[in-house]
Amino acid sequence: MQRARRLSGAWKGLIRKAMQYADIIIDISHERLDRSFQYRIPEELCPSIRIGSVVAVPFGNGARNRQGFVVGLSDEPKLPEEKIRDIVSVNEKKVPVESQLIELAGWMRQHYGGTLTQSLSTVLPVKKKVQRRKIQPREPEAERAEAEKLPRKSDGTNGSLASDDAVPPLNTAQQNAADTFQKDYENGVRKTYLLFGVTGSGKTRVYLEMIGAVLAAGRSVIVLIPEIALTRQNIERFSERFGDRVAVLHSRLSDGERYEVYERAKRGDIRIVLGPRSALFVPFSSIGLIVVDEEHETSYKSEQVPKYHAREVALQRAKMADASVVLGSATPSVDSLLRVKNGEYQMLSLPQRVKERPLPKTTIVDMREELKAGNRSMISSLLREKIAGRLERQEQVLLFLNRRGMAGFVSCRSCGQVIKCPHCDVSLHQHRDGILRCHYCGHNEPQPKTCRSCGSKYIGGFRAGTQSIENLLQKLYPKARILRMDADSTKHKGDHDRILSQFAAHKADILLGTQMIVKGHDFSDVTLVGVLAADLSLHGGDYTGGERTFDLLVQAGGRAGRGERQGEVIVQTYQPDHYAITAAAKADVNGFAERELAYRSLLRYPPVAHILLVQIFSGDPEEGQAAAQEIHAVVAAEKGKKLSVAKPTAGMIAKMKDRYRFAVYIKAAEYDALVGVKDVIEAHTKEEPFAGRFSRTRVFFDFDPLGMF
DNA sequence: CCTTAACAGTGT
DNA sequence: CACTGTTAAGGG
Repeated sequence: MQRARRLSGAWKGLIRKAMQYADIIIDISHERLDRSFQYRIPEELCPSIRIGSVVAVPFGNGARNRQGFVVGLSDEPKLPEEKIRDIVSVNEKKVPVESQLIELAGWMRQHYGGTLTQSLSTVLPVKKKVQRRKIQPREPEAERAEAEKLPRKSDGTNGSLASDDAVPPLNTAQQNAADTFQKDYENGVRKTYLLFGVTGSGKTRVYLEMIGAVLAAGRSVIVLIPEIALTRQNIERFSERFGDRVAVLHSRLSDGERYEVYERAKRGDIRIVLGPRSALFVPFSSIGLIVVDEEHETSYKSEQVPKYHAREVALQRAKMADASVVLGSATPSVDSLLRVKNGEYQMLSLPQRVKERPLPKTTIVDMREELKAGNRSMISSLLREKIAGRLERQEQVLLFLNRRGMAGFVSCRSCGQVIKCPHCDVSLHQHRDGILRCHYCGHNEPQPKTCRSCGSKYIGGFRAGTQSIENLLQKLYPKARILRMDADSTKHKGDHDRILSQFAAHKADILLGTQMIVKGHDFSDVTLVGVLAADLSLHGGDYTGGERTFDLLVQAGGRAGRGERQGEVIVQTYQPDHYAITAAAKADVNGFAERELAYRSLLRYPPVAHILLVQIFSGDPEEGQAAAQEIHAVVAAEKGKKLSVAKPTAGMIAKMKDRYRFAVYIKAAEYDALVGVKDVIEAHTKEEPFAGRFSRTRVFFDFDPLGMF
């Protein structure tokens, strides 16, 4: 295109003649508008219009022009000339997207459902406001939106947390991994590698070598990380090596900052982009490698439509760009392990910790025995003893409580009634200020003095969460300095970093927290890690409980003994024989994967088979139920295609934000069969009589869903 | 999403 | 018959 523009005379005329019309998707997210509309390209705009251009066009009877995306060009009018209107202008400031990204959006729309507009706005740099329906503006909604803006992290100084890996030469395993990649790459072989490296084995070091090779070949690199919070600690290693050719990209950048990065990436000033999910869509024209770090992390799955998995989309983008993919993890997903087994991925292993520190010793404590012995607290006698020992020796202790929510619900002691959100069918949570809040919609109300259903005044909260454990610890160890880190204590900007750096500076003896303290940080004085209730993640409500628990325990183990002294891990559980727990105690990834895959295979769960969750939301419970039944019938009629469909059920959360929720689960051996079913359902629900009969009902898709619906 | 035309109900 | 509110259809 760039070249074409420079051509003169005759050519210019030809091109102009060839491209008189543009197919445009209007930037309005609505099924009825999820198709292209043809517009005429005025002569003067011709040179700047190409696929991916962001344009302004008149639409419908509206007075103001609407934004649209050019998704195709043609020379034939598809309808009478007089009905075709002109493109008004091209927004040259908005980064025009390569056709490759449009194609990727098309792929995402096909694989994850939703509208093309939704996929386009995920892939394109244009930030789109998701406008709520114009029902009465509910106050909690606004409050929540504000709250979500707040945690714009300061990424404050945490130099003291920096890892102690210096810059030693590559060890043998690292060298082998890097060499294998490099040799393949230079021979034009593009594939997907699983870089399996135990915690502390120096995966990042290997990425750096691989990236160096790709840059040398003149191509660009995307590095995905699971969360924005981890950008700071990652970016340093990359900048150190590649200087200002590295940039970060994430959703909390301002429009201006993002635009800048996109422009520089297109010009080639930036060659490496690092960030979570959205970094995948940087408009590099020539990608050579996509790295997905901590590939097992569930945060790679988007919660919004299109509910894509960044690991899958990375593979697809790499395929379109003729690039390789490196997936890295200490606890690879069973999905990736299965693909290694099937020969789809090549495994590269880093079996040792860089400084050859031994892995920590893990002890499993059977909490049923504790109960028998009369200890009803959340801390076993062994753990109690071990903590005391560490305090004496002035070493540090990390304690995990892998649960969130649960704690703090309020119920009536006399009738047992739990106080629930009037909009969402979940229990309200008691906060410090005595206000009860809904986790999902932000609804809040003061705690009632008497039970609404029986009038009893014996009403109160259970606090089996981090706070009550903190109190218990304080009682057990009056002199200990305890830090607590959970959703509550990290609500304000900078809380996260402040707590971590305090602990890193050994200004506290015990750090008690939820999952969030497992990730990424090294504390050299920590010699004891306690997992208070390993079972909680085991029964998280979906089939990934075992995998989550295994990851969590192994990663937690990785936090112990990062310094000179040997680390120790105590795992408390009511199921000491569960394979996820016994395998984690030995950090036995292969053993775990074998058992887990057998289980998935038996019950036909991913990755062995695949699941499509059809989510049905309705303002009216009967209508929703009926719609769910009809969808079930439509799928059942497709039975020939090797799929199984379960009877419609109400969502685990039966009602949220005043919408009733229903689910239809469909399973199939082949992912593509599910994509086919999705198409059938989509077609059916968009057409009459369904659309008319169920006008208050909306249908969404979630492939291989995580968590509970 | 936004507008309009069609339609139904209400009021003079 | 004019006025107002609700709904369905269409947009290039």
